[in-house]
Amino acid sequence: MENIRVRFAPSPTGALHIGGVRTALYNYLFARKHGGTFILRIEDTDQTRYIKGAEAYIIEALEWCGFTPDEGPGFGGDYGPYRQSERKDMYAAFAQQLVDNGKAYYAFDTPEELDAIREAEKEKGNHTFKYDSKVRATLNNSIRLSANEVQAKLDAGEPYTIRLKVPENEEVKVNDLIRGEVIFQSNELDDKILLKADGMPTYHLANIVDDHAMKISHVIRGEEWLPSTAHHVLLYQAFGWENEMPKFAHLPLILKPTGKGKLSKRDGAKLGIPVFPLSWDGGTPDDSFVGFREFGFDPGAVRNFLAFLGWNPGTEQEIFSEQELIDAFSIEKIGKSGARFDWDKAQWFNQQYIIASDNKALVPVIRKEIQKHGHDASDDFLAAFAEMMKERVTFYPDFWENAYYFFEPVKEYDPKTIRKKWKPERRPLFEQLLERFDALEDYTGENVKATVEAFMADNELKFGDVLPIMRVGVSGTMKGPAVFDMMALLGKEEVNQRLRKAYDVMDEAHAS
RNA sequence: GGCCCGUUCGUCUAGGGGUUAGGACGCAGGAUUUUCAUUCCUGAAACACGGGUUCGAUUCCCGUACGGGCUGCCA
Repeated sequence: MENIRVRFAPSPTGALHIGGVRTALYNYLFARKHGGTFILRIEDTDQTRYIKGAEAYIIEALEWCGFTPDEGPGFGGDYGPYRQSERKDMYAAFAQQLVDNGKAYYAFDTPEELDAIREAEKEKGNHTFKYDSKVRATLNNSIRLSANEVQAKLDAGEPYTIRLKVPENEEVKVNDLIRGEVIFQSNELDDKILLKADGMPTYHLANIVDDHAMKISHVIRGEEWLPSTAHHVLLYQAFGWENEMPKFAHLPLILKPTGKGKLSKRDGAKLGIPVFPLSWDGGTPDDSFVGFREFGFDPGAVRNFLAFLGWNPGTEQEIFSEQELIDAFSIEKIGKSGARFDWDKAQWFNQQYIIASDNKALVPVIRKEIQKHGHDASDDFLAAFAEMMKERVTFYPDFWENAYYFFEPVKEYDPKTIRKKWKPERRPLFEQLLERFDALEDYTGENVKATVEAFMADNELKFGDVLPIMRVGVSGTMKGPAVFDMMALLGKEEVNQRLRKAYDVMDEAHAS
């Protein structure tokens, strides 16, 4: 294959949606797979929608996911600048070139005038007004106006846009790597604005100019762009670049978990699940969201989950490392239909990633979680803790939520267990057990177990009589790791102290 | 409304003219585990509908329905 150069080209208008992250992922995987270049280009041509901080968010999100651009703002590269606002001047020149060639024209219609026409058409019960070859000769533009009139307007500084003059009666063929050949009738296409009155290009112009200038080989983007790709093809032809036109691949959309339509930020809020990679604070409750990162996801799990939303390797393997994803990825395997965002599956992926994590790797993430609650512990303690708990959590915060008692006193004792398992008359026996523990020199899980077994044999008790007491006494709950391991990690002094207190609590519970 | 794209278990999907239509998540049951979780086993669960083409269509073609996208001086 030729030099593979792909770009991810988001608009800094807010938090990067998870669908955008998937688009970035596919671009990234494709580039890596073919030894190509992954480029980040910021499409900030709409100053009215520009949001400060959005670009930084996008970059942080990409890096968290592991998709560091090879070229882009702040990443270097020979085809910069990579922010469209910084490329403003070149777009006007290209638009002008099209006007000079007769491929585009000046249009002096104001937004208000156009709105009025749309409104009038609507009242007449007609379909939406389209600025196209059928009507352009009747509008306020250089098609209808004489050269002198146009020049006069230009000289007078009247604001204008430049529109693409879509040819009549042509078939425009788009070859899509995922959908095959898609044919549009040029008569159905409107004369898209290329250059806005403020001198900024629209997406359509900037996109083509930049993709060409940056030698983009493949455009991998969301399906919402498929209809306008016809215009883009026309633009490549108008510039005489048709032989250097990139190949297109339009990705299926990510749909809502339930109900109709594509996934939106509202879905996250409604269901209490993240739909953004990172948390975002837009200043208002309506524009603030939790991210996958803050929710406690492993970025590898997010990557893996996203990769499978619309793509499948064709094998039965589901868990893929980044390298495996790169090796297995191919555009041909991308599906055609929209994929529903599956929260259950996302959770499963995360759980699998945590289980497969190295205990040492988990130490810093667990430390972060318990520090949120004002605690800390040694690396060794945390590694042992990780080993016991990693099969019992779904998200990172669960390490605290499900096992806080490793770090602070038990808050609540499971009443059901107390009721069923605690026999006040056995209190002396259980006191005696504490003495046996005290006598233990090497307080390991095995030794604790042997001690308990001996205790049971001597007193004709069964596991079911003793272990629930130990478990609830130490952790307060009937859920958790193997008791003996837990006890060994906590240590003799701590355990005995906890048990003594628990005996009192349980006696009290029975008394009342 | 117009244009474009799509449609296999509830969900993500594999498959492809003749298959017991496969896997995963979730769900149900069971085994292991003193608990919980993990793990393992089993089960229920799908080719949208109607016409063609064909000896034979879930698979190819057309239509319908349904879903989705676009239809901005937004991207």
